[in-house]
Amino acid sequence: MNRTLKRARTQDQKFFRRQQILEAAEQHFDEVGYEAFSMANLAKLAGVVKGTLYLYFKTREEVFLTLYNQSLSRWSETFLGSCKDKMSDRDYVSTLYTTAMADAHFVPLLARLEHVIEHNVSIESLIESKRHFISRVEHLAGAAAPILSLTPSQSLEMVKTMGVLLVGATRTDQGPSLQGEDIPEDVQALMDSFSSEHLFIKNACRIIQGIRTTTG
Amino acid sequence: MNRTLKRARTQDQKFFRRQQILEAAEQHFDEVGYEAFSMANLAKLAGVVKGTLYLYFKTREEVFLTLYNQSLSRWSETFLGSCKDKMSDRDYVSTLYTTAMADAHFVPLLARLEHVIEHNVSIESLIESKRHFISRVEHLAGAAAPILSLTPSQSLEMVKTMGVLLVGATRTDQGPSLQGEDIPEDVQALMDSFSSEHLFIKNACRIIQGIRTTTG
DNA sequence: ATGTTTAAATGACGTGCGGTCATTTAATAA
DNA sequence: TTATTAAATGACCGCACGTCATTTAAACAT
Repeated sequence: MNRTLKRARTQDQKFFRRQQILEAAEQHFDEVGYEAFSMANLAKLAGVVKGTLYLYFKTREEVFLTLYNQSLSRWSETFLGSCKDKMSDRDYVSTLYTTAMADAHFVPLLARLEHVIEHNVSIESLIESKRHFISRVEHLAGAAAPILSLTPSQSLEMVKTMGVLLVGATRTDQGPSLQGEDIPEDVQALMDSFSSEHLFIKNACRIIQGIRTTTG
Repeated sequence: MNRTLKRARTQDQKFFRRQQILEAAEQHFDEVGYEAFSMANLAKLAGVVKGTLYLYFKTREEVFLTLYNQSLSRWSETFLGSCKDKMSDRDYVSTLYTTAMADAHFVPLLARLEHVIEHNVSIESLIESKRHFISRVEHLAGAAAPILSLTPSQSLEMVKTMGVLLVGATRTDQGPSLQGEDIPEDVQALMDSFSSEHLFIKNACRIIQGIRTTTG
């Protein structure tokens, strides 16, 4: 944190302070995850007092929504940077999965977006977030069409569907850790059979195949 | 609630009181949903005091886990009761979707199972719930195999995958209501394009097709 | 250089949550 | 009728999010 900045007066300074809070929020999220994330601890980490946070974010969930928007941008850039001109369906979805899982914030926030986050943000922020989402989806779809030999509308449907599948498939990864607990064989076998990677890649390929054989 | 029962001494009476609490919990959940569900209000509805709840459930999430287990049983019975001897893929997944959405508790609780609920229950309850889940999945898979002309292992994979897809596809339904808000056209169009019914049915069919053409 | 104005920052505070536990008391056993 | 048991109670704890009257740093006017 910048010690010399005691008070933000100009728009630039306010933007800087907001970024300072967001950086602390990322760190706090890394350290404790979604459930244990608290505004009091965020304030300490950011070097401000709790009330100050509410000058820059209306609610706790507006912080999360901002982190989500950032992580969506970050991941989509990383993903597109990892794509080749031509890829097999399998390579494409595998790259998508790997880059998504590599981002510490993207999937956990995406998974809670509609259930929790969107329920406590202003409509303005919600609309802004949806618009941002649209632009990323269109960007991803535009890039995917030539890679996978899909029509534009097929590609758009594909990208939307990948999001749905990603959330569903990564659910099991979000359960409690169970490290050191002794889990009965049958239960352990069940959980192993829900490997998110396998679930996602296999079904993503099936869906792309299905989309490709559709007049879209 | 039974006014004559002041104190539950026998196991039967304790079971009855537990049921009484669970019925109030269902009602409370119907009325306010997941986020606004509170133990204090549950106690009032159940006609007991808050501390009493914790004689029957270790945590708030153990109440939710129990409601989830109940809703899984209830839905799977309803669903199987709606199935015919032979069905097209489309009819099968459409029936699955309709019956799942008709249950007010099943999808909302399923969506929060790993993210929230499982993080604050005892391991015993967790294992019990997983075992219950296994038995329902196997039951559903056994019933589906002849209906859809799948091998047993194909059918098992199909049922597991339907759960994943159901959670992903119904995400959009869990967002804030936005009744009466004026949403810009582009954002409204985006949300309309994520119709959970369309998403689920279309992709479920694609996945079943994919599974069927796999040696499994 | 000094006084005035502005709004960023503060932190004590309100409300409500999940969860605990010493105490009360209804039902059973002696 | 009395002693025992444990179900039920409700006051209490710590902590969360979010508010707002007050303080004060910085820009502006004189």
